[in-house]
Amino acid sequence: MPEKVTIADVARHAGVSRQTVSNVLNTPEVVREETRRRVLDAVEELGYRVNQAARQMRTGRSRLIATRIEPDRDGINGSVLDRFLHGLTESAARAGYRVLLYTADDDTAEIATFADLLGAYEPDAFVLTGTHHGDIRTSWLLDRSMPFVTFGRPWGVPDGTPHAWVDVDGAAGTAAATRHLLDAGHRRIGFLGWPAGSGVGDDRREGWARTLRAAGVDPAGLDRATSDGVDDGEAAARELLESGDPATALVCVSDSLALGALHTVRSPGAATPAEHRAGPPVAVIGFDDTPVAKAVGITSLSQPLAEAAASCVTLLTRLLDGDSRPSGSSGDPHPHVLLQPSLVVRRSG
Amino acid sequence: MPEKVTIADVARHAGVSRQTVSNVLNTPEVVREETRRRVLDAVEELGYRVNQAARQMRTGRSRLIATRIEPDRDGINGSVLDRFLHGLTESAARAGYRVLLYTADDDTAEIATFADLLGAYEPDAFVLTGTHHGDIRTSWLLDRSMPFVTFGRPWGVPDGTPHAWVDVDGAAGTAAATRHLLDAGHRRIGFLGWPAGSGVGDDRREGWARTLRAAGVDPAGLDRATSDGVDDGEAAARELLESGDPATALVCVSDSLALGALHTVRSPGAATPAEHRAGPPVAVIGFDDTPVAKAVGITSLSQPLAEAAASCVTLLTRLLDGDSRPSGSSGDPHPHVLLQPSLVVRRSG
DNA sequence: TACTTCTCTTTGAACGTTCAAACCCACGGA
DNA sequence: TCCGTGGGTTTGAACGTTCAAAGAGAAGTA
Repeated sequence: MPEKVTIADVARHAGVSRQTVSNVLNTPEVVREETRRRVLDAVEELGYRVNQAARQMRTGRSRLIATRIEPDRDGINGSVLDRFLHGLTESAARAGYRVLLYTADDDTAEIATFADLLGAYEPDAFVLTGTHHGDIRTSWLLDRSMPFVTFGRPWGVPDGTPHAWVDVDGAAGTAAATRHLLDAGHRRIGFLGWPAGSGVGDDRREGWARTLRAAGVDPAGLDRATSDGVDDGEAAARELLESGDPATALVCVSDSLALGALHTVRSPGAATPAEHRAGPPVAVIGFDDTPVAKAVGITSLSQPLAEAAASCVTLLTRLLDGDSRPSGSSGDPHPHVLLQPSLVVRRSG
Repeated sequence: MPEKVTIADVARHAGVSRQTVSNVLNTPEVVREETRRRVLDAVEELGYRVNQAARQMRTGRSRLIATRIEPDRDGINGSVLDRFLHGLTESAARAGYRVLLYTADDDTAEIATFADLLGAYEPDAFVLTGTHHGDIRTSWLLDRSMPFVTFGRPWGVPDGTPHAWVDVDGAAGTAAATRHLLDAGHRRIGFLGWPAGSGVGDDRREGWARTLRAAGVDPAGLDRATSDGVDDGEAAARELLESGDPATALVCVSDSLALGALHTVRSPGAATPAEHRAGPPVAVIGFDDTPVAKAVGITSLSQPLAEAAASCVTLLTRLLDGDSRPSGSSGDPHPHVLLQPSLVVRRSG
């Protein structure tokens, strides 16, 4: 049990009042140089640290940022959010905040957790991940004008910026991947994606389609939509590679699907018709640059996750420490950051 | 800004005093049935939630568990701690605790963070990961009799249980792997490990050596120690496979090394002398059952991470909610839990 | 001298909860 | 009738901090 040092101890030790100590720590400019030094020495000597709970009681600020930790579904894509979380913890610490974790199985459960946390721990802000069409979490928080930032843009909103967000430009990523394949001489470049309706998935598909069209290739018939499993990717890839006019390269919406595609490509079975197997191997590009992609040698798009996390914290501190005008005030759009992914080229493409 | 409901609001609404409301929530048995019901109705109706900061001020308990989130080094093994963290968050929530994150680059920095957190947020307990010989973090916490549990046993301590811990039996894991290979007819089973001195690494090596000896095979010369990189694993595996009397199977201390070993095994180059390449493929078994192992098809040892996390929380609540006798009291050893890993068999072995 | 201004510091109160002690009241026994 | 007992409830104080306002001096002005 560490001996508790309070602000009163420091005050007594430095021969000043409580409030002067508080001022030295919070608004040093109002304290005379010599007094300040004396107080700081006392702080140092006694090892004083401000008690958050007491401060929170008075100021209503907890210096806590709450965010969700997700169960890793297939274990491949989970690593993306974990890396983000690590960056978030580091950036938050630098800004004087700590990260509080919670779990929730779906949006409704997450909102219940919001209410729970707000009543009990009163986090200053939330960081949401995995935004999607008709996201009820953001509207709930907006209704209560709780500060928050999403990692993932608000999909399907006409305005575009109903709240602060940070995201990685998925379309630019798949566009870069497609361009890379075009440069390598490929023309029939397929796309393995998720079913339409997912903001992230549609965005990434669009980057591929746009780039193909710009190169004079009609993307029609060259894409397949499937759920995000390795086996699904394998099956969908087979379809594209066995069609009458088969694809010679595949851009995938995730590393899971890319891994599946690679199984199809590398399997010595009857996947690709004999007449095509003589040619160069089918190229495969994934998304997220997960450890699996690295291990297997899949070319993939790397998201700047540490940077994304840092941006989230920057936006948050601006929201929290900045002017406290009502966040719904018209005129200024909410700040947002769109980062660029980078292509990591490996054996697969 | 959610309207704040305080205990006084509930009291007024139910026509009782503050303290009675507090009693209903904390020690319901002292309140008359009818009063209790009335208060609970008021709580429900107003959506009251106890304010942690205020409670903490009075009781000194924050209901916060602090733990470290690590940067994923090579991205492969990182996933283990991430899965553990997820389980910890869930189990903690069930027990009424929240998880607070921090980062630290080394033990010294972590201790500094301990001091920081204890002064500011006053977490009720810490969960430490990655214990090792001469771990200064545990002694620091013990000196201050701060409650904590480690995931990883206290290595190199004569007593064995200077504090509560949870761990997975690595030696039993490698023993099972070795037995599995013996059953498959292998005799010359090599081990790819970390340099001696690492508790975890030595333990896992011991399980392999012990099992080989029990089967009448001398492990001498069959093991290699290297740092935990894929390339390191590849090189070390090559040594074992190119020796005069080459190994026909490899048990690896981690999936990173196993992946490296697999590269050597599968590479069609001059890795293995020609006379041996005709035989059955060299078997490889990893440790941790990471997503990479799954993706590549490496047989590996799976740690029950959710269970380990749950055990940590169980031990912690026992420490925190249980009797508060000085934890150093002699007589009763500290509680600990040793879980068994399970072998997940895949193509590689 | 007396009054104003300015800089720096101190004092009281409040945040929302729980502990410790006091209070109230019905009941049973002398 | 009076007192002790005990269940159920209330009251005052305290946790450690910061806000708002008041106070203490010194310096400047009339």
